[in-house]
Amino acid sequence: MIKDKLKSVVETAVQKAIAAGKLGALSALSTPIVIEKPRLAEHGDLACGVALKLASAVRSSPLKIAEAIAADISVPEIDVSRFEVAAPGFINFRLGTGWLCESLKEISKLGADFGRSNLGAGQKVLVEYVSANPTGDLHIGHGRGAVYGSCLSNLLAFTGHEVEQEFYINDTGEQIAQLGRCAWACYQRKLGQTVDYPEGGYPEVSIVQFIETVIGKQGDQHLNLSAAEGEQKLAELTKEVIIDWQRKLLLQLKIEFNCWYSELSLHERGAVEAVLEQFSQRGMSYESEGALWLKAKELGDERDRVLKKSAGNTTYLAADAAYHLDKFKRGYDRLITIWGADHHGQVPGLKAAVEALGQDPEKLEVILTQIVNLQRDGQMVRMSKRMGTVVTLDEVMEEVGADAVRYYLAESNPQNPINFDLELAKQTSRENPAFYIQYAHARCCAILRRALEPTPNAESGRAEQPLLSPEQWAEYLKEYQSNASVFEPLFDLDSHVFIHQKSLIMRLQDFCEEVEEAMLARMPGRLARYAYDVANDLQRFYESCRVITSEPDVTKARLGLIVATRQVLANVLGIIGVSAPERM
RNA sequence: GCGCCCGUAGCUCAGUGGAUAGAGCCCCCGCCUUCUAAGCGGGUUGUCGUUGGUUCGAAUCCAACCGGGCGCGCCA
Repeated sequence: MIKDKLKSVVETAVQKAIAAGKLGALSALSTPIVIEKPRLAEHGDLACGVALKLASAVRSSPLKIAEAIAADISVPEIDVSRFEVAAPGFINFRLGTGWLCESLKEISKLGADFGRSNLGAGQKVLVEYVSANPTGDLHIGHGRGAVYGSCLSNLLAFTGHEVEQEFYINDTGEQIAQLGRCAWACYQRKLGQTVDYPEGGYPEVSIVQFIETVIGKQGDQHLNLSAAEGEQKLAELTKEVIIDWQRKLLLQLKIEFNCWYSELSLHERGAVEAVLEQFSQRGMSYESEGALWLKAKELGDERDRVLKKSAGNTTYLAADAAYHLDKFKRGYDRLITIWGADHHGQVPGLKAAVEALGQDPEKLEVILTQIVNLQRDGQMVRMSKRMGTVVTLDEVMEEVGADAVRYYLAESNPQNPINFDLELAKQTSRENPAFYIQYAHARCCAILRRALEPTPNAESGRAEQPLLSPEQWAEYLKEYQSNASVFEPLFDLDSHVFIHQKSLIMRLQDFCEEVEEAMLARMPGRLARYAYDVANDLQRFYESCRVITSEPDVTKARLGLIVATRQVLANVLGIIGVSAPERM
């Protein structure tokens, strides 16, 4: 990559300058060399600010240092057409077309693997997310966690990690008992019985569709059960229906888990009791007021936490400790747990529990996602669970489509609350980035079709022969991958056109770096915005420059650029899980 | 009261210690004989919540304060 190359060029120059005693008392490079893209075009294509960072160590002005370094820089003209020192001490480089062509060749060669890295090679990561209770609908907040977790997983996989995705099902305990009471009542009512619906439970509107499914499958055969048996039976049946429904809904969002991990299974095989025993053996728990407590305060929590209540049942924390211990034992190098921000109070407790069990809490990364406000035309959509006016995730998907849901939920940073505008998400214009990016991909496809498929003549109406035969096209594709100079004719002498051509290619080349940065920052949303930038650069190129021209070499080179652009768009859309349509 | 997150253009938001803080929307002006105008170009818009500190350099790091959200249970 050109940045790496320039970095080592500058590094060599600095070493030379040091050896020649031009950098005062400095004996070794004290700061990493960073090559960055200047904001302003007049500052060149790439720049290095190392002289500014060295100023205090060298005890000289950044400008003089930059000049000393620049005097020792040597680069082939094919890489850099020129470079200069600018105040207050930057060294600015202008790229030659050779490197731009080299980038396009690289993209063509790597194809779907362009941008992939091995940063995470050998790292096994478990990403746990969604983990909604199987007691009703999913809402847009679950959707956010789901999309974020999925994008992050894709991104980790794309950067070489071995990724597994897991959904933790809270399929036991008080919320399931409550589901049982509501489901049993709803079941009886649907089958013509007059019974009261439990007060303060899950709203009937939110579970009735699942009860209908249960009745559809099993009819009224459970109607004669006692209340206790009925509640248990209906809890079991409804839970399964809901889990199945959640699975199908998430699948529509292109989210598929390697494992749906049952909390109940932890209890059934004694893992929760076992973990309590471990706390005790390690001297990390004690009894007080009839309950069993974790010494969480010793490990950074604000106070101790109850593991087992005086009533004899275990807390959520106890099961979570058992679950996370199981994760550690399964041998992952890193555990990522994604929770809604309303659970942030539990993070120190979980970390303490993990540490108390002798595991490294540093390996456990808890990422919190903030709330999603639903809007319509800029107006807040008011929701109340009690009033039954909650807009569910499936309703949003129904209205705006899975791609728009994914894009908007993927685009933001998880720690920021977001406004999701239903009307905006449906728009088919530039205002809607999801649409705009897909449109750019479709436009690339349209140009390629134009060159490769017969098109009807505007005047005669007869189909004209395509510009290129399949054989010629196959030959072109081979050349794109093997010969960088095939791209050289694409550039225009007119600097207004050239700027757009260069911007697009440099943007495509940026993908690798964007991927790595997004992964390290755990912000897949950056790639969504990057995709928008690619789309924008493509549009500008398209407006200023024709791809299919009367000159075969130029056409060949520009078709190569379109293929590369389409490829990068497809790769980035793949990570954020938005489809890349060929026509719109 | 304590803890976590947030505060950047009229609105929605980017901005990982570097050059003159950016994009979209909104508003105004241009542009369709030409590969998708579902578009493009140009113009206007700022006490980066406030005050201090660190630094050659701060929207970015530190401290205090102000404003908003969330959490502080033997609930899940």
